[in-house]
Amino acid sequence: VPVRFRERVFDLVRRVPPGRVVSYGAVAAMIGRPRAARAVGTALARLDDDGVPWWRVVDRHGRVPARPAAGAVALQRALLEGEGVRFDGDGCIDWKSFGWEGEEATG
DNA sequence: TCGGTGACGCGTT
DNA sequence: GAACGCGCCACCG
Repeated sequence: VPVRFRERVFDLVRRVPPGRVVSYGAVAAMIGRPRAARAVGTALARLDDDGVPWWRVVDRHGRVPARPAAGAVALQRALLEGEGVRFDGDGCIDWKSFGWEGEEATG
């Protein structure tokens, strides 16, 4: 069935546990569209579901992406810090410490 | 259906 | 390492 791309994105992001982050490209790859990173951003931009932790999605460098809404960047960062996510001097998040691989890897 | 847009990502310089 | 240009895909009018 033609499940909307958006729903795939939202459903996946909903599975990202607190204190963990994932990149747009990773989300796209996980839903079978490795080249649709930009579309993931579009989907989240049109997000209308309050149950989606959109703030756990960052760019490939582990940084909070710039957005039209000025205060959104600070908000996202604040939300992540509230979950225990730490940022380095460049505002980057360490993937090895906070990156989500899709499923709790055994090792 | 066609054309423009945007919360991205990669290669090149 | 940073900046610029291009491609990619789904959403919208």
